[in-house]
Amino acid sequence: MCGALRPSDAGRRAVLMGWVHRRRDLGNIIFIDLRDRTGVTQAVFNREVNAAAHEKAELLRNEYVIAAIGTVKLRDADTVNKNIPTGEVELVADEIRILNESKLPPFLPSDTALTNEETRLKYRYIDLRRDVMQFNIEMRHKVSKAVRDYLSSQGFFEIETPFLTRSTPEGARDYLVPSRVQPGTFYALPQSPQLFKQILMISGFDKYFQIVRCFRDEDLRADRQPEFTQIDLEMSFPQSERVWEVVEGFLSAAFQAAGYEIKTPFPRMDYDEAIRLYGIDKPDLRLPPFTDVRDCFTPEDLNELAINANLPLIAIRTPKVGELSRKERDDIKPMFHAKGGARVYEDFKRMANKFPDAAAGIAKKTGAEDGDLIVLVAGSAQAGPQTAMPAHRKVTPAELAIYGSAGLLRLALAQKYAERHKCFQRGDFRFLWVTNFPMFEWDESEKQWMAAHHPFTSPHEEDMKLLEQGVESVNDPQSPLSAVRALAYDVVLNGTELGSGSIRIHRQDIQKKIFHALGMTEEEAKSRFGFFLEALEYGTPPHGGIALGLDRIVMILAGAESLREVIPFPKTARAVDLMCDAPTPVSDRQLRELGIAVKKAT
RNA sequence: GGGGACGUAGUUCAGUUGGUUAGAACGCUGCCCUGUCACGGCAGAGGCCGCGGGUUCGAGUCCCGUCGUCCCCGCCA
Repeated sequence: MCGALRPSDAGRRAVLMGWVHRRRDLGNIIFIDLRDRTGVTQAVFNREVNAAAHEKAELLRNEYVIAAIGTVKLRDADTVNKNIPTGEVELVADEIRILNESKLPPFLPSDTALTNEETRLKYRYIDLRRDVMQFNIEMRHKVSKAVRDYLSSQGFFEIETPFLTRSTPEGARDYLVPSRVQPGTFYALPQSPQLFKQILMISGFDKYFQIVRCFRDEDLRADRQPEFTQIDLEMSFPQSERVWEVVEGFLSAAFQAAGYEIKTPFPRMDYDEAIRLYGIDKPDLRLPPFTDVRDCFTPEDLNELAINANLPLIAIRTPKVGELSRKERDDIKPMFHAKGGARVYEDFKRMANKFPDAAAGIAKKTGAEDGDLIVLVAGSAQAGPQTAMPAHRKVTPAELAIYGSAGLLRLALAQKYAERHKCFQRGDFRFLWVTNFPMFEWDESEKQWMAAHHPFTSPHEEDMKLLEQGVESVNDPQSPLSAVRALAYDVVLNGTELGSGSIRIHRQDIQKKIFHALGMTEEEAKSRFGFFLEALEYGTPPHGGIALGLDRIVMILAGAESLREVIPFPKTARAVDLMCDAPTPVSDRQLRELGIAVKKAT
């Protein structure tokens, strides 16, 4: 292979096959850098040594595929290239075979400047030849293999579940596949193998995993693709802690495969605490948490600032940002997306001039040092009295709005000043379990409570009473449902949600109760999940599991900014595959067979 | 659905206040070159300035629309 030759190979005959990475034609001597996925080796064609081979080498162009046959030679000391692993040797070629020519590609794998992504995606096969992409895809392989090996060694079976399955419209939109055999009916591609893996538990395969493609027809983001790969697992008879242990185990193996040691067990944090300290359910622990600085101001100060004293007054500290210019300060405002009347105070200096005591208090309480940026987020007094909210919930909706706004701003600032605070160094992995999520979330547009994780998640044992009380009040924002906690957990890494799981409901009566609490009639539940409810009646073991995004794990390990860098053939923000130009219209004949008529756009 | 950024040679970019023939680097083609390794030198080819409309004596530049790519909000049980 092109990356394999070493000084110990000197004198041996060798055949190297690969792509012409670069050619340096000096006239009577031609150097070819020959590339395959293992690396690059220099082949030399000297007219004096072999005129025929040299003549043929003159025909070579970038990205031709060739076989070079010759003798491995130790390079002279003054011609060694220290920049590449094969730099101490070269192949003195006496024969060359052009296995295939190449048109002039739109860009070269050897280019130093990165071509725009549109062109890269259209010519993905060339883009994937670049060493960064080769590295990422190899990393992806290593990670999946490590996960497979680890889980297999722990007694897990890898079991496949169907891609053509049943639409259960709830949550994300389904990708639909029309049935030809039964016109007018549709399969759905799975958003996750959720119900199948639970049924595998009922079937007695007490440890299941699958590295599996999932599909969601929702809008894309840098970290969201319509088809993505999950490390999906489920086990029977576990406590949450047992699931966490397994996840920590395979993540350690995966990170080790990528060359990193990580520390287990991961720290754990309640959902409510995550919201209060970070304003988000996937905290990035690499930067300081919020500090509530309400008590640093006098009631008169707050009154003068028109700040609601009953809501959080959050100081966001971003370390080592340094003095900000007027313009930089002004740029903070547009980064702030106010929810629930939240307001931002980005000019801490002005605040300090006006309220020196408060400012000193804030500096002390946040532990701010010289050069740290302090931005305050507070609730507006004009927002009026707090909206009626369930008092038993630890974080009220009004508070959540403030925390949430501040949380997004904290991340935006962290991103913007990453080069200054230097907290985002590669190889710094801060894992976290976020636990005790609320079971239900209020959906303002539907005016009802929805399952926060999914409706198969087991409620907290201690909160069963609340569930009983709330079972008829799905449309009441005050419902006791709001306080029901779920046995759900997320694993978070550096502010990215890697995975989400829960202990499931294994009793049919409780499952029915949840559907009921979600406002589903018995008939509805039966028509959607009848097969599953029925399965629950035949000896279902307690079980639980989790699913982690493989793409996201690899993205972080590869230090990539986007999922597209670690997926061989990704889609654009409009869910288009630029290489094969999917999706496309289909022929009338295909449509007729499926009994589908397409409305022409007007 | 909403907000923002970008679109000039094959590629990465520059292009002043609206003003003559739209530039550079890399890549490409040809010639020269026996130790290069981002080889070097000389010469050359290469442009629907995304597309459509408008303003203007005159548009790469200003305005409107449209298409595409990216980022964010909504959305993602």
